Amino acid sequence: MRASDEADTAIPISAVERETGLSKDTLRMWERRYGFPAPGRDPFGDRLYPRPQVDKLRLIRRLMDQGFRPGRIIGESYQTLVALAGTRPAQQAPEAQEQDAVRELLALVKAHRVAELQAALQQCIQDQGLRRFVLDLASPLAHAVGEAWFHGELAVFEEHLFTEVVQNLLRKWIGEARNASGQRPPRILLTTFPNELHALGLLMAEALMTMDGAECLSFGLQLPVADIIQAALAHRVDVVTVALSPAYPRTATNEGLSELRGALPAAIEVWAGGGGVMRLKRVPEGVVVVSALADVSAAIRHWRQQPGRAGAGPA
Amino acid sequence: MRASDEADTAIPISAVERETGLSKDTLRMWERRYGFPAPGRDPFGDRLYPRPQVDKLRLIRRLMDQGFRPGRIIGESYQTLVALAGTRPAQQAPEAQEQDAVRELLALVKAHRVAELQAALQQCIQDQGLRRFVLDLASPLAHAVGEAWFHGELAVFEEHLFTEVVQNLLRKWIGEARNASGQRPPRILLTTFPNELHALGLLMAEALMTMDGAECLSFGLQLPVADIIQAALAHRVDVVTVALSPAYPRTATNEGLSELRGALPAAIEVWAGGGGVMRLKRVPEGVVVVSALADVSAAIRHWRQQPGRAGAGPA
DNA sequence: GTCAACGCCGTGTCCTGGACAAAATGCGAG
DNA sequence: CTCGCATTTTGTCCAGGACACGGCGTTGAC
Repeated sequence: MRASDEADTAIPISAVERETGLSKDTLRMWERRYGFPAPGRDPFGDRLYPRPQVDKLRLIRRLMDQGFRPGRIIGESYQTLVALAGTRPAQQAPEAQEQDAVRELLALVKAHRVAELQAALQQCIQDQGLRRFVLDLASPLAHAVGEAWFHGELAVFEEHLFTEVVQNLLRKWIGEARNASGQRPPRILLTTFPNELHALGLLMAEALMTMDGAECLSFGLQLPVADIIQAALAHRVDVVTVALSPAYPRTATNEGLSELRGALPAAIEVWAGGGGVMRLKRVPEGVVVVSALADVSAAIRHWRQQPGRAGAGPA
Repeated sequence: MRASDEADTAIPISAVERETGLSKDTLRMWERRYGFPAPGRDPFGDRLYPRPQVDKLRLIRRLMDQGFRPGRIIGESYQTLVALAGTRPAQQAPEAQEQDAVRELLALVKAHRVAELQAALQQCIQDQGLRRFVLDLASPLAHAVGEAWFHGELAVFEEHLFTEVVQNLLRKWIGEARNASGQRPPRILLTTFPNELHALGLLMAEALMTMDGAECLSFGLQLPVADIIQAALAHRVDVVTVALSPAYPRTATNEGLSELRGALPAAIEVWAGGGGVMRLKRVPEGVVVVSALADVSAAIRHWRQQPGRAGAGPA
């Protein structure tokens, strides 16, 4: 069964492209330049990648999202790379109290206790309200899940399921909050750029904005810049908010924000939030950075305090 | 401004790949073989596709989904192709009644009347119940929106907003239905393959399954095959359901389904649904095709009638 | 006459190897 | 220490060739 063993773990280039997110061109280029990956060949000369190489490729891909460059790390052993992934930025010292709750919930995610996870989160919302839930629990938990996934402690499917559960809760309670509170300006458009898939950040922002009485219009994920502009004009919004995850390429971020700012009338503000903006050295002129979810309220308050804007009445 | 006009409508090959779903290789091959598309070149020799050619490519892609072969239609004029696309398979003669409702709602989408659209849909769910809402209204409406977008009558952002509104409603009412009805087997895993983004189909299936008392575990979009397998085993599901949109590449569909079926134990059924499966001439052995949303109930009933399966008790 | 097997054609993906733009980095000057 | 410029790094694009795979029509056998 030796041969079948090899066949089982032999992966064609198209599948590797799907699994790693690295284009066929890039895979072939790395092979040419760095000598890795070094796939075998099937009888027709097509590349066949062994499973371990694909694993290493995936790891490299992850490290690149953290800022490493391929040429620097591609020669290192798998072990070294894993160790490299383990060194955390260690920028925040979270408070012990909430950290406990987060750890507990993270354990539920790992143990596949979906129903319990859902119930616990639901309970939290009812106890603390949507705002505190998002700020104190959902946001740190989402970070923790991301970290755990990155360190291989959490499978992809567990992260997907977590996202789905939180998404359901957030959408439900945003609906409630919208009905409960009187909507008033600003009217805010929310979305992300194409290829930007982090749904939770967007929903959490929407939740907080809705709690502050703003009128949110979420267009979901991946709205091309040209369409954001059309939508902002058609729906006469006051603010366009774009959520950016850390993994989103910096150049695309800057390009998109510049284009947005340039094409929209000055009366419409452009807000950028999420982990992706903190990495930027400079944001385009006239774009407001909302660096953390906790700053959303302040941003809205600030908008309302600008002269010529009725805080309560309709436009 | 002539030059800038050209620059505005000049589209690089990577963007065309994204917009049409045709791979770069295929685009270059068609150019070599059929003489179409015939893109211009930028100063560096890179292809620049004029907007009209991209529109025609998208149309061709769409016609291929209906069964046409590229070599046969690629030489026809844009007009001819539009006419060809206009002739619908005419397999269903929709009832005038519901067709009216759909048209009315479509008008709301086009007019940006979000609040009214939301209210109208909400009303429908409450009047007719979730099942009828999905089958009679949401599904045809989603198709109508897709059609309208395809024919350029609807902007991308309008489609996004529509998706978001329906998604909110469906998630909310799925939650209600889950709480209301006693959950019993089968336990069903739902997801889509990577790069498959049609969220509504998945949610509509989940809604119907939940209404039938099944226990749904949705993992959201884009779960890689390897992770689907892990998830199915970890959560001990009875059925794995994969939603496939018509735009999803055929080869990838077949590959993914085969891999799933092969890796999962025989006791776990694999169901494939959505517009993507109807285009397939043959599905891999052992995969159950649920060709339309209306067939979901029958599929579940059939599963429960198999010998050795307690319809009510826990496994 | 019916059905199966075979072979052709249309089609998409993969290959090699070369070129170059754009981003990231590092160096030096102010 | 900061800014600007040169250099390296990196990914995408190009051309043209090859070939596997699936559908369809034709042929041959029963």
